[in-house]
Amino acid sequence: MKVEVLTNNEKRDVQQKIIAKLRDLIEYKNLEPGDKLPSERMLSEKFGVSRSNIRESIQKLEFYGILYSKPQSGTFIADIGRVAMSGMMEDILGLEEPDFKSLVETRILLELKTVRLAALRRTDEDLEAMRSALDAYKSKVLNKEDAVEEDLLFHLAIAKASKNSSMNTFMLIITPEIITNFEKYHVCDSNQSFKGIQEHEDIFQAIKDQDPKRAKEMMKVHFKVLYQYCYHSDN
Amino acid sequence: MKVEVLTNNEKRDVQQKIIAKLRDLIEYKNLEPGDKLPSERMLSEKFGVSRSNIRESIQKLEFYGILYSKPQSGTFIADIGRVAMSGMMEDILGLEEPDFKSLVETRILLELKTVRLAALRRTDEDLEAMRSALDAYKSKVLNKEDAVEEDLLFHLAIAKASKNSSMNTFMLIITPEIITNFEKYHVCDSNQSFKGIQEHEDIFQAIKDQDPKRAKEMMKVHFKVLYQYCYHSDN
DNA sequence: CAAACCAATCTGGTTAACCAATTTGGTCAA
DNA sequence: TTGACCAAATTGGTTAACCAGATTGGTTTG
Repeated sequence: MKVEVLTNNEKRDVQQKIIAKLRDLIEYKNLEPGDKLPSERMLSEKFGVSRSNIRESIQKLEFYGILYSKPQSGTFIADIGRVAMSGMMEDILGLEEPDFKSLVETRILLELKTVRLAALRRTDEDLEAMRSALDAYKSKVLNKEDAVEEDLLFHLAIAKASKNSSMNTFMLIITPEIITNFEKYHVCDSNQSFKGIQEHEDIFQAIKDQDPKRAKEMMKVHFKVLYQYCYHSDN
Repeated sequence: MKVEVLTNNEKRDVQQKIIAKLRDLIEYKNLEPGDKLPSERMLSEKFGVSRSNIRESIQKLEFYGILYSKPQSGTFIADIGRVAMSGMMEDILGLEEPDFKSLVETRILLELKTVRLAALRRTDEDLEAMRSALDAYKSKVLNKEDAVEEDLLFHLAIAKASKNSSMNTFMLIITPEIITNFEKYHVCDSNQSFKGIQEHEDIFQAIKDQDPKRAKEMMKVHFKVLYQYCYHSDN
């Protein structure tokens, strides 16, 4: 068979088409939760694509909790009904890459919450981790070196201390893109970093004192420059 | 070579070990952003695992934005520094499956924001989509049928109208687990559903009127029963 | 007649072979 | 000396072959 090399975009297109076809198939065959999908081989033949493509698409839908695979058995519809599944697939197909504004908006939302939770739930170990991340950040800034990474690690330490696994994961997901865009748009200049030290210290102290209200307030101050990128009204 | 079939847990273990080894390798070789990783073949030999395992681990790290692959060229360290990368890998290794409380906490956080944004940014098309989702929900409830899916689709329509791709994606990610747990713990009983109709109508009306404050307030009312699962103080 | 058993078949997962684009090191001409 | 050029080796991506566990339908046995 002819082997083709696809660009990332073409690959995404193929996957979207397969997902759409799977949705149509499920609709057409009236497959319900627990029902078995046709085998990967059969699907690859039916859709005229390679089995790898089918497998990747199935894995994506597994990630979103719509399907699940049992080894040596088959791939099944998850325990959500047909209506929800069809709607979710539609949404997944309509998803687009997040723009910078979305990222910042989401980051602010997440961090104003994680910092409160961290103040409520932090252990002594969490405190130590934050302290050392903060110290690393300080020494970099005082040496006038770039400290974007250390900045970020401090914020991730807070997310970890929030004891909320979902938010922690989501923070990890958006973080690299935030960094990339920060560097691209030069969001952080050096005198900003000096101010950042005191702001970080304030946040740390509030978490240490287990004062969620102040922790959130300090985080808000820290994010003030970001608000210009994302007009944001207080809740 | 001997072929082994692994359980999902064992598979996750293998991946974690590979990621840990990759972190050690990057540390040891002092690889910096833009540097090339050894080839997949070499890594698979070095770590004593199959190339597929290596590929999956690399793809996971690509998902988190730590690595990127160029076809016919190699896999490279992304444009985040060594410190950040090492810290992020540590966090990824430490991630655990989110519990129900985390999910609910995150859902409430996300939805109180998406509903505000939807009120500010919704188009007429968004409004139509929400309307039809809401009607589907109503007719199910009035027929005394289970309407968890339709409920959910209404909320996803709101997320879509928020025009924030990140939050939309995150809502999609947590939704199936929320459903599963709802059904497991019987969070929604039937008389709850009747009350839900009016609450949904209120939310819809507020979004239609482009009144973000009321939209958020109505959503809060809607989530009142959820608060018992997740002691949640107002911000 | 029902339950236990068994072998053929089907399945997702795994490994190996293959492909074409990209690098790369060296060669040759200007 | 330098720049263009080319062929061989390397690479991630793709396809095909293979594996062992699960399913299934028929057969046998109590």
